Amino acid sequence: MSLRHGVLGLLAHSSASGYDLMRAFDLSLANVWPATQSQLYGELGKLTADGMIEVVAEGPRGRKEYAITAEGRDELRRWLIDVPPARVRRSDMLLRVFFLSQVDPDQARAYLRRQGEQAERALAELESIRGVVEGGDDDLRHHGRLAFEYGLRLHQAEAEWARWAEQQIS
Amino acid sequence: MSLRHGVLGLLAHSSASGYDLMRAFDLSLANVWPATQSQLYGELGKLTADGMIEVVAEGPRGRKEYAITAEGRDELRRWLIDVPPARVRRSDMLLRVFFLSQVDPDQARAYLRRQGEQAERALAELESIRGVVEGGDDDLRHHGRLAFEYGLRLHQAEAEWARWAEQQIS
DNA sequence: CATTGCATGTAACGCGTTACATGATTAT
DNA sequence: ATAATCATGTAACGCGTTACATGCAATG
Repeated sequence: MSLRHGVLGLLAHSSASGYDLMRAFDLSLANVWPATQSQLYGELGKLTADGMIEVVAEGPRGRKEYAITAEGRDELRRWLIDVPPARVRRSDMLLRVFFLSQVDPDQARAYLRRQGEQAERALAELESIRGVVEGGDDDLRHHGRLAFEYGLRLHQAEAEWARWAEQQIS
Repeated sequence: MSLRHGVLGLLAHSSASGYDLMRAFDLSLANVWPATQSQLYGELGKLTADGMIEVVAEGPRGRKEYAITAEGRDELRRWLIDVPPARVRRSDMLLRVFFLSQVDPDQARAYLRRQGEQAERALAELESIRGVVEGGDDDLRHHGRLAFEYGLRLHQAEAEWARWAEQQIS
């Protein structure tokens, strides 16, 4: 149920339309909690029905601007503080590692090398947008920096692991 | 579509019943690709219909022993080598980080501290089962060690990040 | 006037979770 | 006997993805 809280979190920061939220998800939350347009509009309907958000203005082209309600804020805080994050994360990358004995050692090593390169690419990509993240200092971006740093460290560790793992294969 | 490949991977290692697979998922794949009993039995049906696996023996209590077919092996290898792993991983833990400005700095720091402790607990738990993982040397367990090491490094990095992030808050 | 961008929505399908439902065999 | 374990399945519901469908408004 986290798409709901992603929407509440963004609206707690500032009111927005479905379209605005869509871009916000693509820009800032894409690597953490991706959402499709279709899913968003659906959730906006449910959140409105539940009284967590409300339409505060209508603009051109049928634009509806949503704002978070007091109830919505309560729910957001409850989720932040009382609900423990999920511990398990699925990884089809690691699932493949378990079954690597099903292919030649050469292919297995190639697989791990590719994963290492992939991690380094992700790392480089993050470094390249460091400026954007460190630019503004609204509080969304401020905390975004923490998530950014997480990404850096994670991909770093992943790249090192992949290099190590490649050497472990026969 | 990775549950399918998890099943194929386990059956490539050795034939088993749905019940056996269930335990294998809980024991070795729980942290990488969890599956429920219900999902498993459903997938076994689909895999059989698709000719990827077949019933090779029937035992007491309606037990059906499944084995992977040649087609199944082909599909498993194709998935291992040709299908690139998903790049995005959802994390409601990080999603919360984005919205931490919605609670008091004290609560925000407490959140990060809890996540750090959680990572350390996970780390300790992994260390405690090191013996089990390093024990046998069938190839499933051999490659399991690689995934195990990944977990160690990941949780290590996560714990360090959480300590760092906690200090970043005002 | 034509293109791009803004803007909202619906439908179909598959995967994952929870709960329900049943029954045979083995061990104590 | 009775409890634990082995063993298989179904049903309901929600979330996520892809594709479809439509139309207004601003920019050049």
